[in-house]
Amino acid sequence: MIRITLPDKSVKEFREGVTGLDIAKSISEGLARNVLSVTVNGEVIDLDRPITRDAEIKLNTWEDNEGKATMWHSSAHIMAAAIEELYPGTKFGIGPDIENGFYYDIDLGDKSISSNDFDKIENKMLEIARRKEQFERTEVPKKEALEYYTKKGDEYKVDLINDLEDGKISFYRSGNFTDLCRGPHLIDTSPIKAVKLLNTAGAFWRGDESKKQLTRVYGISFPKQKMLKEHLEMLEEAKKRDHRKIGKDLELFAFSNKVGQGLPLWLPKGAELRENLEKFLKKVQRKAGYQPVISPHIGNKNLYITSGHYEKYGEDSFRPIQTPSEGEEFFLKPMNCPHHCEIFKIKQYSYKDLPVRFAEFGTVYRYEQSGELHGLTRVRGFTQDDAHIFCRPDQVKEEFTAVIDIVLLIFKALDFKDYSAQISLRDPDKMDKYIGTDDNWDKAEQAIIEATEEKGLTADIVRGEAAFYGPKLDFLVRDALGRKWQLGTIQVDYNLPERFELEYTGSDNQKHRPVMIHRAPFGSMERFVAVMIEHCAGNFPLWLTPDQAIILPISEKYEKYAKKVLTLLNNYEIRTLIDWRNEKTGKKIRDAEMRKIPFMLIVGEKEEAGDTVSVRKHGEGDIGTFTVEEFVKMVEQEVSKLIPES
RNA sequence: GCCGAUGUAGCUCAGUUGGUCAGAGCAGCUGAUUUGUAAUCAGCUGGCCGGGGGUUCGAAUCCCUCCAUCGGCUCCA
Repeated sequence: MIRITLPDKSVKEFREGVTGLDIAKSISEGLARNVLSVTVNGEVIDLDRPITRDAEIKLNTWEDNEGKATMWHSSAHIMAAAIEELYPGTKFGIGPDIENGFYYDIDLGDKSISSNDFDKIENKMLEIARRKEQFERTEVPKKEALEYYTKKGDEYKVDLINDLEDGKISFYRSGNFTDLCRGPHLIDTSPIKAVKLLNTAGAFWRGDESKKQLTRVYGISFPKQKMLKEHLEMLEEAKKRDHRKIGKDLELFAFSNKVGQGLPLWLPKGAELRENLEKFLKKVQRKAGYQPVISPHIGNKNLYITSGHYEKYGEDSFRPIQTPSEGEEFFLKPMNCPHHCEIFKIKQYSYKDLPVRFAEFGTVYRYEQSGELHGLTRVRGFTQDDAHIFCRPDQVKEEFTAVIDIVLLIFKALDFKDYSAQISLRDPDKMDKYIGTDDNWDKAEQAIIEATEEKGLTADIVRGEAAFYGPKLDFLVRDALGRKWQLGTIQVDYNLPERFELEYTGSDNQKHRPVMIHRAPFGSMERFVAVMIEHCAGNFPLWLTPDQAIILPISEKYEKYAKKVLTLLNNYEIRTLIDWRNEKTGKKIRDAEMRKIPFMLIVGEKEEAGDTVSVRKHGEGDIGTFTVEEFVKMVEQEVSKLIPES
């Protein structure tokens, strides 16, 4: 007998070789019907695989991520099976489950698949699901596995098997379809009741641009038809929050082909919003001891040769600008740091002067690949809320933690709760990618890890994601469609001070090298605003929103009074406008609601007589009549409540 | 950059297999109305159907090619 510990810590005894399904049956018929896979000592396995030792287990249903993953992984196999039936000769790459569904990378030879073919494939998949085909696991020696796929002519699978250790190669077969696969899978195909293919995309084999591009087909599946419907509705809802749509509706920003792709145009409302954010951060930074600096939009090529950016990105940048007579070359500024290094070099610093913190909303230009451009989140011209801290080595950790504080303050002020932090370190396998000495890298990586730990911040450590000149701590936030974007970033840099030969005089009267910290709490204004829009669906906090109030006169008779109210509110710096149109009040309210303006002030005969305004709050409705002074106080109170102490 | 899709008035979209197919709603303009908490009525102006080639008696519709957008891949100082 073996002892099985369930998640509630209860222990049951079973005969050796019991399966997950047996255990589920012993608990309840319902569970046995719904269970999809079983986690045994942390490893997810098939329900029909025997358990031979004492174990902690968890039975995974649709409610568990592991259960969903199992169903989606099996769905990927079914999709491959369907494609193999419909498009004989297709070669298969990899087909994993992902966060929301699954995909399979396939090579169709000279054929292609588009969304028009989805119906056909979906129907075939459902047909296979209904056949209730068993997933059968077999383990074979490496040699045999290689022979199978070599004979089949599937070079991708051969490639995969070559990287696997002998003795650990398993296959799964369902119906006529056999696939190299680690598993686990469903018992059979029948739990899959609804499938939907979502899109296709090109995907380079093994993520390598130099290798062949396969067709990736994305899909999702569910145990109930209703769930699919709900999922699709959810996707529709998410699309409504898309910053590109809201940005257009609310006239925040736009793009023009005549200006150029990836070059955002900030419209008056968007510029107001952005300026409010900038004002907020400037205030925070002033308190934190930052000094504003301003540098030009272009810089001499030599500047970037010194910084190392030229070597790394010179060929992938916008072409240099040349002076007409001398032919001297200038680049559009892709980074602010070299400029700030030169600012640091203007004067001599004592160890007592450090840290020195230079801040600039610096607009930079980078040639991003055309396929990468995306609304405001990925553009070719953007403004970083950049700053560089030059400090002594013994100040690094303290400065780093102070920056973390600023980032967290901003997230709090904007009610960003759902963010994650990531520490990016060198890739130990590609050390030649980086500039700078190993010793400096080690020190920098250590400083980041320690500062993060001391702030009690949980951060994933990812190797290989560091910038070429130093490691970093990034803050990531998801957009409406679940895509992750990097916002704030803090980077320790021992390299640029070397390259620019930055110095300060120590207490020993010797020259010492400062350490640089690059930091941008918003990251870029463009991306930050994009993510903000999606977070609040365009309903910005009162202190940020471009228009805080709109006056709606009942008719043209009250124009004079409306103007009087406007003047009063403007004096109190409440951003207010008037809807002058000759429309009915209902229409004006509807339009103001759709423009997401927080307060609508209705003025008519009653209000004029009593020097009041009738206040309607966006999304809530009529909240009563107030004197203008009372309204001002209410707004001021709400604004001060929303901006945290900095 | 690569794979696939899309591109019709300022916006959102109709336009059957190429033959009055250049349309609708909203917005805008003009007029009437003087309006009380999510759309007042009427009239009018908007488009070389993304650009350029081609096939055809005839192209928004078919083909080629650029450009842009969308979904991914790769990249992201």
